[in-house]
Amino acid sequence: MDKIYNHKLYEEKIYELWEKSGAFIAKRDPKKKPYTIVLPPPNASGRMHTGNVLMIAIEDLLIRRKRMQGFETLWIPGTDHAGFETQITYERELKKAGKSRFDFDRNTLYKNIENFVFKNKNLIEKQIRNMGASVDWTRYKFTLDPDVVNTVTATFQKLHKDKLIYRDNYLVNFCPICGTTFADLEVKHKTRTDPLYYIKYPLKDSHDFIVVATVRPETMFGDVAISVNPKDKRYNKLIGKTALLPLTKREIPIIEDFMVDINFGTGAVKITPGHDPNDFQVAKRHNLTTISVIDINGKMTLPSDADYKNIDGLTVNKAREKTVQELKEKNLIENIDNTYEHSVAVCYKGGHDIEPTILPNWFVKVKTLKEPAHEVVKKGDVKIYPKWQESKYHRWMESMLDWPISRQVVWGIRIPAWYSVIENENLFITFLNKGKTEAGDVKSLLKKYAFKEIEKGLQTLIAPQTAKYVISNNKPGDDFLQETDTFDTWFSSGQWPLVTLGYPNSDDFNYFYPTDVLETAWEILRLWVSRMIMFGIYLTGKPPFKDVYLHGIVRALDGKKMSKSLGNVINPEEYQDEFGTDALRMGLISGTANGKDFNFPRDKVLAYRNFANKIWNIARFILMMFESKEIEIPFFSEVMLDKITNSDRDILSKMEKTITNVDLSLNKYRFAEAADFIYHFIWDDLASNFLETSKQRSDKNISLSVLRHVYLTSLKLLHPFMPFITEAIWGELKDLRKYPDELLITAKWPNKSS
RNA sequence: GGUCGCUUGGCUCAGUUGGUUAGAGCGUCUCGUUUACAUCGAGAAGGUCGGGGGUUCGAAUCCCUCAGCGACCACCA
Repeated sequence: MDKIYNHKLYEEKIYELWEKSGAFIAKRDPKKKPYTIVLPPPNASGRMHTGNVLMIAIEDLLIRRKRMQGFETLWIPGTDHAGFETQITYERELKKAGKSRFDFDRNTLYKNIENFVFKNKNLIEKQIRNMGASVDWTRYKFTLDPDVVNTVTATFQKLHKDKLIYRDNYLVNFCPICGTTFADLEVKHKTRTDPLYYIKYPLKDSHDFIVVATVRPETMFGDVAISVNPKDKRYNKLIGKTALLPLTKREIPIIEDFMVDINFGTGAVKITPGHDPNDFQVAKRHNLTTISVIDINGKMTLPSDADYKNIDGLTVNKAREKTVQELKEKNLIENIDNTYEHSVAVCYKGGHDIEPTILPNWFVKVKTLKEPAHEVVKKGDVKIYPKWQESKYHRWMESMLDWPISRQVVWGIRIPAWYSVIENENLFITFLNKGKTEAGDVKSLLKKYAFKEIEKGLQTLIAPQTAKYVISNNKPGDDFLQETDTFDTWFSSGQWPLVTLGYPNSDDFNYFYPTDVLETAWEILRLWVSRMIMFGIYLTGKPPFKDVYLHGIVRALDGKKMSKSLGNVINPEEYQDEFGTDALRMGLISGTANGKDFNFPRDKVLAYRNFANKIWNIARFILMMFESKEIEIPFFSEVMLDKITNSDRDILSKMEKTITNVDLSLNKYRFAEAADFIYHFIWDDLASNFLETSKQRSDKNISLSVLRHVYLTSLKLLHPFMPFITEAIWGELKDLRKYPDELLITAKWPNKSS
């Protein structure tokens, strides 16, 4: 053995050894109790980040301990297609090549992204191996595997049959730059200072004006009313009157609605239901129509009653300038407040402004799904650790609204809905024709092009809310086009514990479902965990797991959230390379004491690298002692207990105490605490104390037997935390063990009496 | 605005149901190469546990209050 533990000489070989031994592969032994974890799938085309490392470290710890305790353990690995994120990454590549997604038809684009992902996919798989994850690779799943797609679309059909799916026009959070909608949860808010325009709207049959304040004058072409608060005395007499919408020939009513804040602006609000969520609600309450003036490319589309057609087709920002300019010329701007600070909705990925847009959307009715899912956590059938995170779940369950599940992204599971072009003449279609995108309603397109051409070059399809559709996995007739939207990624990953186990009917499913623990970052409790519980109960009657353990987010060294723009992102591989996988894993585990967010624990990684070297050198010492002795050292089980000294008794009782403490802590998911117990037992009690005093002892046959016993037991305790080095030492001490061929990974977990 | 959390030695943090001189890692200082390990050993300095008040025989731990920080959610045109 070298003087210093060199992780690079061992890690790869040891992982191979484990894999070859078959220790990772679950057998479905009816005599054993199963213990199952499904790995939250990392992005297939991404790379390992610190959060992934922490996740793997914790789950591997849980699995390895249970394996040693004699459970039939199954840990299923997988990767996620990460629809939106991957498509954005791919489009960035396209941009470098001077292309964009509009240069491809949908099917070709999908194929290209697929190739791109498959080319990169082995990186993350390799990194999962490098982490030492004892996952069952024979059961590996990718979120777009054919059987996964089948199950997900079957669930959609079942929901549809159960009348839990509907389509509706809906004001969605649309990002014109990303080209897709975002769920409310995916929208962030940024404070910003923007000019607040006070615009005069003339009153009909009067020389008076009513003044409204807005930061978005360009949306005024979509105004359908002006609203004031019913309690606002200033405007009482105007309610029911009519205003003339400037720059158009439109007359709009002045209505009352409690949503209006009397103290903001002038107390009068323009109502633009096509482009503002609040106004959308107001319009619903007052049965007002909705006028959309911005299309999904973020360009203006003015209604026919608008003057100033030169604004038509402009981008939003250009249109705003022009509109203000026109209003100024007409002397309809009373004031501009340039100090107005407000928060704007931006998409969580690119930080682009969200353009609230009316689009027909697929929805899941959530009420009947969420109620039992709420119940199982309330009753404790599903327990959330740490406990204080639980209230987040309840609040979400109480406030969850119907779930819009369609996304305008190609890379994902395509919604299995089909529209007949004969029955739906007003399908809006874009398709690629000889390298150029053609757009229009299908009826007029069919006059110029054959159906086959349109079908082949199809890029996107927008079916009106009232469109007739058929839900089917296969094309239901010659004149049908398939929905081009895909499912929200959480719709499919919400079924992950089911699809990975071969739901609805497989030996694995019958044996391993429900799983035991779902371990993930608290960030996705609502996005993911809640959906899994909903689907699990809906499809099987049982929640998909018993415990939920939520770990904190690993922040950068400066205490801030890691972000590319701050340049503080930590690449775990650098630490893995320098200090070893064990030290990295152990450092992260001991950094996450109670599920709170924490800074990347650089010092702890260093400390555990030192610790690794410590236990390595204890092994060297033991080996040296055994080699220098001619006498036979009995195994501890054969040592006469009346021959042992107080020093022996002391270390043995401390060891038992440590085993108890570690078990108690781990049962409560208190990993850092458990790690601390082992660390101090090995370093202080065993190495500094017992080992040092044993150097002076003459009864080497006893002292060495105890030392060997306590040390090997310590290795077992430590193995789930630091699997590589413990297995490496276990191998080096082959000749000192009773069963030299035994691997540590499948050795028996210590209990107090052994 | 709502919710949750945080404030403990120079730094990063532990402290489970309140109970003897408040712990760790890193850092600092002094000394040290004897049968493993300088990624080490021996020793040391350093905290009125954010401020104030209360409950209690006893509070870092429970309650109230003030101040500061952070995260999430909601959101006014």
